[in-house]
Amino acid sequence: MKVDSSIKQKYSHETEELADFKVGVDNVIFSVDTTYNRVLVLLRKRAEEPFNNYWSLPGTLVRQGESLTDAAYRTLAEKIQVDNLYLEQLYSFGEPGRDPRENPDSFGIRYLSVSYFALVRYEEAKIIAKSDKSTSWYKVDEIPNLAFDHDEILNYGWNRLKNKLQYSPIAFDVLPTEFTLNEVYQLYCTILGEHFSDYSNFRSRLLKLGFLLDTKVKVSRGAGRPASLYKFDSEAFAPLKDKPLLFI
Amino acid sequence: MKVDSSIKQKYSHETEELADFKVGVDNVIFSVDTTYNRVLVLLRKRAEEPFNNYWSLPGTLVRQGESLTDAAYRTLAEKIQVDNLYLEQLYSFGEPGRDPRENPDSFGIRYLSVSYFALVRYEEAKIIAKSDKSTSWYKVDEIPNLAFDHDEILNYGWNRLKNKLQYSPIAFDVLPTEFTLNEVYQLYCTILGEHFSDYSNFRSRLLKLGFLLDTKVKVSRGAGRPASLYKFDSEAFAPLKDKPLLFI
DNA sequence: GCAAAAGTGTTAGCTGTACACCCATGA
DNA sequence: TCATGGGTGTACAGCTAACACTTTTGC
Repeated sequence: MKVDSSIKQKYSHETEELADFKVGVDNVIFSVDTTYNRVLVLLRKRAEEPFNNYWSLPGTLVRQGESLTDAAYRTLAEKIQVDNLYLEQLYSFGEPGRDPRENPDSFGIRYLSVSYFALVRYEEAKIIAKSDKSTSWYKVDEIPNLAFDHDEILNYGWNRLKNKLQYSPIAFDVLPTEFTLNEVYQLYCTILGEHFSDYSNFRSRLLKLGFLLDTKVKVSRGAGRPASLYKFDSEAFAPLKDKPLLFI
Repeated sequence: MKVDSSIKQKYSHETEELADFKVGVDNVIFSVDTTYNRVLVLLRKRAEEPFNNYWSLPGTLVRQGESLTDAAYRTLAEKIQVDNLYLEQLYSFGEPGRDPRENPDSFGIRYLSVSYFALVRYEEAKIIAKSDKSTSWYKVDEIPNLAFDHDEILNYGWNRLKNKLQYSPIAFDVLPTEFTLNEVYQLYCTILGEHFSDYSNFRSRLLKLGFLLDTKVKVSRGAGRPASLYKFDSEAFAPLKDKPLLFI
C-alpha cells in the first residue's frame, strides 16, 4: 500500500479527548444441517431500538469483570443449549457511527463490537425457546438485511468458516464422537460446495493424515454396504498442529 | 471443543452492570533490514506508570470521533515516517485485569487493546527522533520483557507475518517499486528462515504466478551477472486475489 | 439378483525438490 | 581468467484428479 507522504497530518486528530466505549460481543454462530445439506446461521429478532424488528447476530454488551470470551459464551448459552462447539475471535468493528445510539454531535459513548465465530453441532443444538420465535436458524444464502453492520460481520465469519475448514480440524468438534467418513465428506461438501473434491480422493487424503481411528464398528444407513465408524485421535493430531496441512 | 454441559451457569455473571472501556490500539510494526538479514520490531520505552521504563509496543488510546484504523495510523505516524506500508488488524485483547490501571475491586474503567500488524520498508522508515532514544528497532529474536501483555501480542503478530507472507503479496508493499528477484528471495529468507526453499525453485514459482513484470533493466550489485529489475503488476494480480495461492 | 452405498485401485498429468549447468560481469 | 552472483534446465518423487472397479449390505 502506498499512502500519502503526510500520513502524520492526515491522521492527526483535532481533539485529544479520549472516546468512551461500551464493548459488545457479536457471535456468528454456524451449524450444518446434514439432513438437508445446508449451512445455517443463528439470528435473533431485535425487540428494541435501534433497528427494532430487524434480525441481528446474537450479541451482548460486556459486563463488569467479564472477559470477552466469557461474554461470547454467555450470549451463546442464552440462545442455544449445546455441548460441542468451536469458538474463536473474528474481528473488531469500531468505526465511529456504526451504532446509531452514538450521538454524532456530542461525542457520547461509542459502541465497539468484538465479533466471534462459532460452529456448533446442529443436531444437539436446542434453541432456548421463547414464546415469540425471536431466535431462529437462517440458511446462509438466504439472510435478510441485518441490523447495524452485521451483514459485514456475517460475511467475514462465513469466509473464516470456509478457510478454517480447509486447514484446521474444526469439523471434528461438531461431528459426533464417532462418525463415518461419508458424514465428514457431507459436512465439507455442504460448506465448501459440491465441487471441492471427489469422495474417494478426499477419503484417502484424510486417512493418510493419520489422525482418524477406525473403530471397526460398522453402521448401516439404509441400503448399501455398512460404513466404518471413525474417531478423531487428538494425540495423533497434536504433532500436526501449527503445521500448514490441508484437509482437502 | 467439549464444554461442560452447563455453560449457561458457568458463564453467567452475577452483576449485570456493563463495563466501561477505554480502547487502545497497539501496533506490532515489523521491518526487514536486508543489509543484515534480520527482522526488526519497533518498540518504545514507556516514560510513565504503569510499567515505567519497560519497553512496549507503540500504542495510543482511541480519541473521540477517531476510527480504530485511524488511531493505528496515527500511532505509526507519531513514531516513524514512512510512505510504503502494509497494515491490518490483528486481534483484540480485553481480559479484565490486563491493565494494572484497572481497579480490581471497584470495577472501574477497563482497557481493551485492539492490536494492529504493520510491515514497513526499513530503508525509508525514519524514526521520528526524540532526544531520549525512547523509540527503537529491536531484533525479533532479542525482545526484552514487554509491558502489559505485549509479549503475547507481539508473538501473535510474528506468527501472522510468517503466515501472511506465504499466501499474500505483502512483501511487494515494502520492497522498492523496482526490485530484483534476489531481493524478494532475501526478504522471504529473512522472515521464514534459510531453509524454506531453494532460490531457483522460488524464482520459477514466483514468475509462473504471472504478476511480476520484467522491466529488462539490469542492475549490477558488485561482481556477478547483473540482475533484472521487476515490478509488481497489481492488475495482473487482481484476479488472483482471494484465491488460495502459495508463494513459496 | 440388483441397486445402493462403502471402499479400493489405476492412470495420466502435474508440482516440488534437489541439483547440475550455463551466462554475464568485475577485478 | 576466475570468482561471483544471475538465471535456466532436468530428472525423479510424490501428489492430484478423474474414474473404473470391487465389496457388502437391504430388498
